[in-house]
This record gives sequence, structure tokens and C-alpha cells, in this order.
Amino acid sequence: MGGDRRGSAAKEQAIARGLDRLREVLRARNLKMSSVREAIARAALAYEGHFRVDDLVRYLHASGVREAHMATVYRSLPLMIEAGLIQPALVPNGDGQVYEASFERERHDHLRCTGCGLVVEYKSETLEALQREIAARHGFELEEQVHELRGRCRKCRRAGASTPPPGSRRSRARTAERSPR
Amino acid sequence: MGGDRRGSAAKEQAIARGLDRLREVLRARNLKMSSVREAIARAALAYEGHFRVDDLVRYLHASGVREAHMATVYRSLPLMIEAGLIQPALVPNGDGQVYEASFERERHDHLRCTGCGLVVEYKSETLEALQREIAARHGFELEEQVHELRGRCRKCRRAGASTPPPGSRRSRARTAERSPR
DNA sequence: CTAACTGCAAACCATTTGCATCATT
DNA sequence: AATGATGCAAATGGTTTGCAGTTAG
Repeated sequence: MGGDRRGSAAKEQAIARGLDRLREVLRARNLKMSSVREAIARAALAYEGHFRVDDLVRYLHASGVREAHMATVYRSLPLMIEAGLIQPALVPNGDGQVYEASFERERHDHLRCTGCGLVVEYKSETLEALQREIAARHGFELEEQVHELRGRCRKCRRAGASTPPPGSRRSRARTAERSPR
Repeated sequence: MGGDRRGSAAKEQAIARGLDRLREVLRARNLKMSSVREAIARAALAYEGHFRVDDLVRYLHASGVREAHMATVYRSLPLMIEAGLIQPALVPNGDGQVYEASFERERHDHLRCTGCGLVVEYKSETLEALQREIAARHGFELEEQVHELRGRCRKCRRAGASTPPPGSRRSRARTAERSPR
């Protein structure tokens, strides 16, 4: 299953900072830290790429945390989001929300191939500036932006028909983080 | 409930064109038009503002179509989308997809107030051009874009605290179509 | 006539919640 | 000790599906 690779010192430290951040949020609300909570947060911070709740649970089980229950993970999601550890990643396509670690990582948006499901991250200063401007023009103070572009990637266009391959639902598509330029 | 206002001739004709468009899609797939199907499409085209499946069903009932079943509406959604009659409007927040008529209407995106739920439409050529450019840069042929900005509207910022009012889920928020500039 | 469509009820599935019990502060 | 956190199972709620009967082409 997913791999808990070597714990590069840097990454381990980032995780430690993330956990501290979470503790702050908890303290601020008179909530408690717990071993399960910590394991979940640790897993979320360490997870490479996008994940769903059940992915995280599997990862936890694989990591030796025997009883990490779905319900518990669900209950900790809002806290981790508030602490800035994770973020919803893609616009849900019917099969559950996908998250990604966001702690000490810069904002980015996604391009998604409607053919093979490939996801590419990109970042555009121009885009963000434009979004702020649009919000301001309408009297809004921007808090969050959802931006996802969909189309056919090079490979799918070259290879294929104009319609996405049939019967390909819940395709745990491959992800290519970071891309050209 | 929702109002089926006077049938301005222009609107009635647009609906007729929409239905023709739907017939084309149906014919192309060897599917059949039916009275129920037509009533559903008609309702979707006539509906003012955003709606959910159950809104449409209520609207249909109110319009005298006694047995317009949810399942049937669900089954016709993909067809209506393919025919370009409707489109998913907002990014689902947990409580079901929201649609809006899109036939012979120009693309637009939404700004959503995290305080009161107010939704404002806006349109930006610059933004669309930028999106196409980003897609192209990554070898994608753009097919669709999801873009939603969230923040606090003028009124909410003036009026209020920094956190959205508690316990305000499934708020059928008011919508202000079309806005300044 | 045949293939699609429709109502209805049951099935699905991601997410939420109630409750008794365990752990942190 | 007191208040939260957790596992588990049951409840939710939007959406999908199987089936038997109806209807369009």
C-alpha cells in the first residue's frame, strides 16, 4: 500500500510543526490532543498526493495504528482543515471528497484530464491577482477560491476518441504532482 | 412556490429551441422524447435561478405535472446537460448538486458569501483567456472550468463577526443574479 | 411490435451521530 | 474527577438501480 518512506529529517520536522499547529487549534478550543488524533494528523501530513478518508484509514492501518476508525478520521477532518494541515483538493465527482496536505505548501489549483483522470497542479500569480480583483470589484473579501480546469491531456488527445472511455467511474486516477514551468 | 410567470413569447421560443436541441441529442442516441421528459426539460429551462432536483420536482408538481418522479428527473439530468440545457452551478457543499439553466445563456462563474450564502454571478474575459492559456501551457485542451470564489460580502463584513453564523447549514441562500459592472 | 421510459421501492455509499466506554488534562 | 475522544453501529440523505408495466417510434 502507500509507503511511509524514510523519514527525511526535514519532513519529520515539518510534521512536528504541523502537529504543534494542531495543538494550538485544539488548545484554543479546549479540545484535547490524543494519540489517535496525532496518528491521523501525522498520516495526513505524510501522505503523498491526494487521498480520501478511506485511503487515510488504510494508510494508518498499514502504519500499525490498528484501530483508526473512519468515524474518528471524519471527526478530525474539520480540525485539521482549520489548523491548515490539509485541504479539500478536487471538486468531488460523486465519489467522496479528496484531500491533500497543505501545511507549509503553497496554494495551487488543478488541471484534470477528463479522459484518463490525470491531475496536474499549477500555480498562477496572475490568476490569483485576478481573483482578488474580481472579488474586490463585487465588494467581497476573498477567503477561498475553488478553481479546477478540465480537459483532455496531450496523451489522451493523441491516443483517442473524443469521448472519455466508458465505464470508468471511481477511477483512482494517477496523479502527476508538479509540472512544467 | 416557484412561479411559472407569464410566458413571454421570447422565452417560450427559447424553450422551444431548447427542446429541439434535446430532441437532437435523443435522436442521436436512439432515445425517445416523452411527455414527462419534455415537461422536465421545460421546467428546467423555465426555472429562475439555481435549483436542486427536488426543487424541480416541486416546480413540476406545482405546474400540474402530477407524477414527475425524482428518479426520472435524475435520469434525465445527464441528457439535459449533454444537450446544454442545464449545468451544475455551484460546487456542492454537502447538500446536493445545484443546477441552473444554461441554454443560450453565457458562461459565468460565481462569488459566494460565506456569511449569508449570497451568490453573485460574474463574468471575466480576462479570466477565461487566462484559463485557456494555462490549460494550453500544460498540453490540455480545455473543456470545462470550475471556478468559484468565496468570501464575505459587503453587508456581512459590515454587519458582522469574523466567523459565519453557526448552525446555518442547508441554507437555501438568496441569490442575486447579475451584478455591478 | 420492440426498445425506451416511468414509477416505485430497495439499494448504495459517503458522511454523521448516539451512546457507552476509555483517555487526557 | 471532569470533559473530551473513540469505536461501533445505526441513522442520514442524496443519488442510483432493478423491476414490472406503459408508451413512443
